[in-house]
Amino acid sequence: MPPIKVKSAEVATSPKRQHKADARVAAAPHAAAKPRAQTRIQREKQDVILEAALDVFSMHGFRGATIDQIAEVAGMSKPNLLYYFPRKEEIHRRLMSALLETWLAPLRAMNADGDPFPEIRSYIRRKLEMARDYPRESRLFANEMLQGAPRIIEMIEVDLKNLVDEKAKVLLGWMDQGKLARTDPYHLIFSIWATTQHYADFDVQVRAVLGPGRGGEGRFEDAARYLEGLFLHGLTPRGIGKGA
Amino acid sequence: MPPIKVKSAEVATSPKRQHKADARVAAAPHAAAKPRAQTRIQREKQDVILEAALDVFSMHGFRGATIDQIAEVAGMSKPNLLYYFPRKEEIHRRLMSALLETWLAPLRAMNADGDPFPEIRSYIRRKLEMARDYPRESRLFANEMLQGAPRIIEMIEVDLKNLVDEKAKVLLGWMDQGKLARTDPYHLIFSIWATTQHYADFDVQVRAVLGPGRGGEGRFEDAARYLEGLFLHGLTPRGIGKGA
DNA sequence: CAGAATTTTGACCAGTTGGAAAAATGTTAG
DNA sequence: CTAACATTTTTCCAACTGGTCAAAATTCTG
Repeated sequence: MPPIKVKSAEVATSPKRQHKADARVAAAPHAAAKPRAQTRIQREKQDVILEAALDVFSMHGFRGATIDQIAEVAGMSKPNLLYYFPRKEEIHRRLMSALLETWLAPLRAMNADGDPFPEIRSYIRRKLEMARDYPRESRLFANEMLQGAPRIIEMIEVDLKNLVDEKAKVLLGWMDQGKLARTDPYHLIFSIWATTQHYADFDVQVRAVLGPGRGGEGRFEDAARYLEGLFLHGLTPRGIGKGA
Repeated sequence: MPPIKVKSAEVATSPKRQHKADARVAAAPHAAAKPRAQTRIQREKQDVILEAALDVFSMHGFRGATIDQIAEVAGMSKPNLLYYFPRKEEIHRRLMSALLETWLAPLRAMNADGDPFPEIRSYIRRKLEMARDYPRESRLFANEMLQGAPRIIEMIEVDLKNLVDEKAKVLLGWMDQGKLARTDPYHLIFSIWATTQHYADFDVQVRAVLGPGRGGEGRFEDAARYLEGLFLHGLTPRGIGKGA
């Protein structure tokens, strides 16, 4: 844990009078002075900025994204943007921490008391919906991974790992009960992540390969149907008279 | 998993002569049709540069990568590098076109005259080996996809689409013969891409989640075993002890 | 409405970026 | 050996980068 940058608003008594807003904007653990609630404008502008930043970071990664570009998409000047988020890293950090919560929710929802197939099927559906409805978030995450996850490695190693360990046990439990094929629970989870996120991260490719005919909105329905069949029975043909 | 060994530098090596030096020669007064073959140094340095560029581009994407950084990794000065590749784009283009060839080879190798399961199984293995042995190439590709594939969209829409269309027909043929579960051949191919490339593109995550114990080299073996089971039978339990 | 606080702007800065030019240094064929 | 070519280094540049700052404009609040 290197003594990295200065955390915003960590010291109550700033020696120099900062006209920056970060002292009240950032979530301080226990600000000594008066935190002074956020104004309406602060909330709105921060949302606009984060929205724009999501666009840019998810396409170009952290280094490839520029503050100017984010500011332009957000419809404001660079110094104005920097008034709300004094550092580029800060914007990215906010996006990432918000993302991780949303991202893990579907796996968290997998219920040990349920039956494996409804649970897994529902998990796949949820992940697929997220790929459809939040493709930028998926790409933001993918971009971070491709770079070696420098800014979220800790959360991956702790929070994510713990969650997956827990759910792997659930899966193993189902396998012990003979309700689920005995296989590697970790790689099972990986395969669900991979197959669903693919439709967000490689969207261009999916569209291009499916062509104008089948590359429309229906592709997510098709994907859901296919994946259900794959995870349920694999590719082995089963008698005639297929069930609906 | 049988190891396949090819020097990674060779992946990006394709015969092309169009750089500054040659341009000068071609622009000379007596420029007939004498492109003047590449020298030993040219070949070597270009390989070194492409190798370094693969490192940098695959981590940071096109915009996030800098010529300075590539030059540093390649162990030469920036102007020296620019002597061999006069533009940043040129390096990237060379990497991408070389990559696409290698990338599609495994799918090309899927033989219509074979039986579906050995063919598919072998395709999965090959793709998994590529994820293991050429993770940077995989990430380079993923990075380009995340950005909307601006520099290779044509190749995707033409070459890749044609290849997939062709192989989709092969899969449909197998399904008609009852040798393969009737399902969507396009999404079938997507799922193989997704599950295998995941181990290169999300390597950090895979390692972190598996932990120090199972995150070692063995993870590719485990993945191969798991994926085989998944694509063959899905997750439905078979055999003894099926009681609920 | 006045005064205080907040928000926005424009000018600016030092470091980095992709790249050009040319001089200096190798290498090699005749 | 030497001229012709190939390679490398040095110097330079304009545009862009993340970020600062003070002043101006605007929005609260009593």
